[in-house]
Amino acid sequence: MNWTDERVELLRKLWAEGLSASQIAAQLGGVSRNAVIGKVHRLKLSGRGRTTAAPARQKKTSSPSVSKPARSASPARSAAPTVGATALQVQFDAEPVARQHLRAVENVVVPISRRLDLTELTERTCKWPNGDPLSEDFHFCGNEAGESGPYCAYHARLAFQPASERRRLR
DNA sequence: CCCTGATTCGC
DNA sequence: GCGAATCAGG
Repeated sequence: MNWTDERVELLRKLWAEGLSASQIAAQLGGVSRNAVIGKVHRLKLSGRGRTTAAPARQKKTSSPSVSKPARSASPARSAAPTVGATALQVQFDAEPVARQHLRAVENVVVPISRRLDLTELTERTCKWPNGDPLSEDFHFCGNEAGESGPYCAYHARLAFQPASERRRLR
């Protein structure tokens, strides 16, 4: 797969919306979550709302002689205390609570589905129903489903492991 | 064990 | 530039 303009744009959007790398990968289709993460880094938009910090990596040494981390002494942390005023301003507040009209019960986030009609589904398309079945808007997700199930990775998680998501989602 | 993102490095 | 392998954490 090639990172076209549209795909990059979609990546940025979904990432900004707080979707996880694997979820984004599932919607893009044809890429792994690592690919997404790697691309995110290259785009320099890694620091999002809340995730694991960046403790600095150091591994994968091809040289057979070098393999002694030895981080017992003081690493590189004796810098000036003038750091840290960056991550405080979060644009995190997209929860007006007022869910006014009928929002789908479990639609926390509706990924861009391909709006497939029932007749357009194949064995490899996600069969997650979207919208009101009685409405004309009803359609299926249609993203890459793979062999592990009838859904794409994203919907599979929603269906089978909702607790995992709620965990951090507070 | 499941997941998450972060980093490195060979390609 | 890309992404698999790996790491580190929840």
